[in-house]
Amino acid sequence: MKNIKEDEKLNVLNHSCAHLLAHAVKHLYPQAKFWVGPVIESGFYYDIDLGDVTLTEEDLPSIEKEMKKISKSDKLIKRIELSKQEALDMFKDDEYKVDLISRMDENDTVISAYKQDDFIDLCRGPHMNSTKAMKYFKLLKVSGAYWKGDANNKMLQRIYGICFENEEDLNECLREIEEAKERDHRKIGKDLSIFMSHDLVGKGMPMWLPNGAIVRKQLENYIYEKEQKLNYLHVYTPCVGTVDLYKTSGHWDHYKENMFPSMKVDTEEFVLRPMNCPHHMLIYGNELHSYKDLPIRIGEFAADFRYEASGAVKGLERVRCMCQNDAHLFVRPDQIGDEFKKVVELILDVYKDFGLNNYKFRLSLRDPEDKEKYFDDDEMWNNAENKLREVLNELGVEYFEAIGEAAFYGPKLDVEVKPAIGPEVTLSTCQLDFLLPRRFELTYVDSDGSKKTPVVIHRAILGTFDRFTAFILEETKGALPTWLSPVQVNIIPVNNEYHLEYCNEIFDLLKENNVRVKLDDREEKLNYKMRESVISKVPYTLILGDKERDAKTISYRLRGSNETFNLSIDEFIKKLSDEIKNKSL
RNA sequence: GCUGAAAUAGCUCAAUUGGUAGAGCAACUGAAUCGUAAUCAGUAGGUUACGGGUUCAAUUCCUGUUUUCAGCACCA
Repeated sequence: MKNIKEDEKLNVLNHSCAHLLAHAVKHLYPQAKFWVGPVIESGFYYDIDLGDVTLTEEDLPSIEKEMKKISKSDKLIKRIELSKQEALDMFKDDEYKVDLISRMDENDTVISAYKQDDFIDLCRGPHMNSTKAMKYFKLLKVSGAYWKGDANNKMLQRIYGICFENEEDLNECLREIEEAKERDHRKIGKDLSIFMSHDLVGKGMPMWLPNGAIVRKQLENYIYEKEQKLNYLHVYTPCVGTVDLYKTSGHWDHYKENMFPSMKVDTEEFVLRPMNCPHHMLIYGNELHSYKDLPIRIGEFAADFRYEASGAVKGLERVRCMCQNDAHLFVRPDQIGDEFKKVVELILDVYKDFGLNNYKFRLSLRDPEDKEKYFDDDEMWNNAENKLREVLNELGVEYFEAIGEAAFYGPKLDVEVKPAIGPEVTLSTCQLDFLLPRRFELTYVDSDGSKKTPVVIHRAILGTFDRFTAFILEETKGALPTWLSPVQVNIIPVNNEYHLEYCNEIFDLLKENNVRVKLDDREEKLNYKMRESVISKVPYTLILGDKERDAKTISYRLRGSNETFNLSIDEFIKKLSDEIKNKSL
């Protein structure tokens, strides 16, 4: 989809269209007061206070109609420049405008407004010259939005729309919006039986169906192998901990509102864990460690529970029960750079395997002006932040710095991936933590015999298996690479009576070679089975009949293609095994 | 959590202003045995998300709950 914000001309057009929208709303709802109407990545919106009136989608056509009317009447759009006092006088009855104006600096800002016929609105501009310019637009949705983006404020009504220079572009955009729905992992997840939800289990608690379980297991195996090679030590720990555990870690004080309430059992009080760090801290503390033993890398595929806001829950992407690809790396301060580097290298390696290239590294650092907000150890912070930068530069990774976005306990690196649809999502994360090891009084014995506190690196490469699966389903439109596909090969006999025996032979052979294979031996027509095979996005569909049986070959059709290929059995098994082993995309 | 919208068969959707719920696909049974995206016929399938109310009568109107969807806010 076109990024309207980056296209100057479309930007002005869309912003003018936001004014046209406001103009029309003012005609239909004279009590309307307007906040702001900016251009966004795809289109524009306007935040409006309509008093007691609540708009629904059904009201949009009549607003569009009024917009078209104003557009056709060809009103000139004129810029008016005002002093701050003039502006305040002009908009004195509109508390939203007064709020905007009073926060402007009159010395270096010329306050401007734009007037089109009987409508005038405060605006920096620029604008089109006439309302006639906005001809190809569409109002998309209406929703609530907090004034100034603050949940403590009143909720205004926001109308979203989009405007183009010609009809083709508009239709193209509307088509893309429709297509995006087809790509939604919730739809794919249903169509391909990846996961389900049930009211009786609860909101944000998806259940992985057999097909989804295969995908997840493959992802687990994949990252487990990588981590084994990097000397990670995997553990299993319980999904609950006592309240005291989280009091020790500090989560009880700082993260409680994101946790499920506690439950009392006998004399103990438990909570479902929102993360695994405390458990892993205890595992580290179970033994005495020498400086020679570090880094120690403790990994776990661990179910965590977070009390996400009900409105935030979404498919597999945002859930209340998730499984993290989690690990905690216990390092000496002098090892921060090396270990961090290994994590970033692993991230790059994994992204390459999945063919991801549209992502951004975001380095969240401390705000040096606001040291109160952060764990107090200047030397540690400076050393760590410099090391992180050094590593990113050394690896030639593009990144941007987010000053003031660091956690209380240390700087962090997030990777934001731009999916095929929708806004950027955070997949991987890597966070330094100076605090947690101290709270758990973790130590190692240094070369001089003294006890030192290790630094902890929290990291998740695939993030959570839930979100990663959602992401990969949308990226591939459900056509997962062969190594991840729930069913890799579907065998269709041309005729059950004559070809089933040969089909079974091939089926057994593929099974022996660890291929996830299905044999469709139903009494149905070939066309019928082929259609289902295509819809279910199986990578390889084998068609076996007289020809193949007599020549001891197989014919296959590759997903997404109408062509049929013929290979000997051995050739096919080799090709398939290689593809799976190499995790080809 | 907030502002709205929605929930009908396993799935996708119908049901005129309130009058006892229909179709396609899937399932099941039977016939057809077929070379690359839907063979034909029949059968079965529903306390219309759940609870309360209005009414002679509620899928339809009101109300509470749950879940889903679109945004907003949130996102260690």
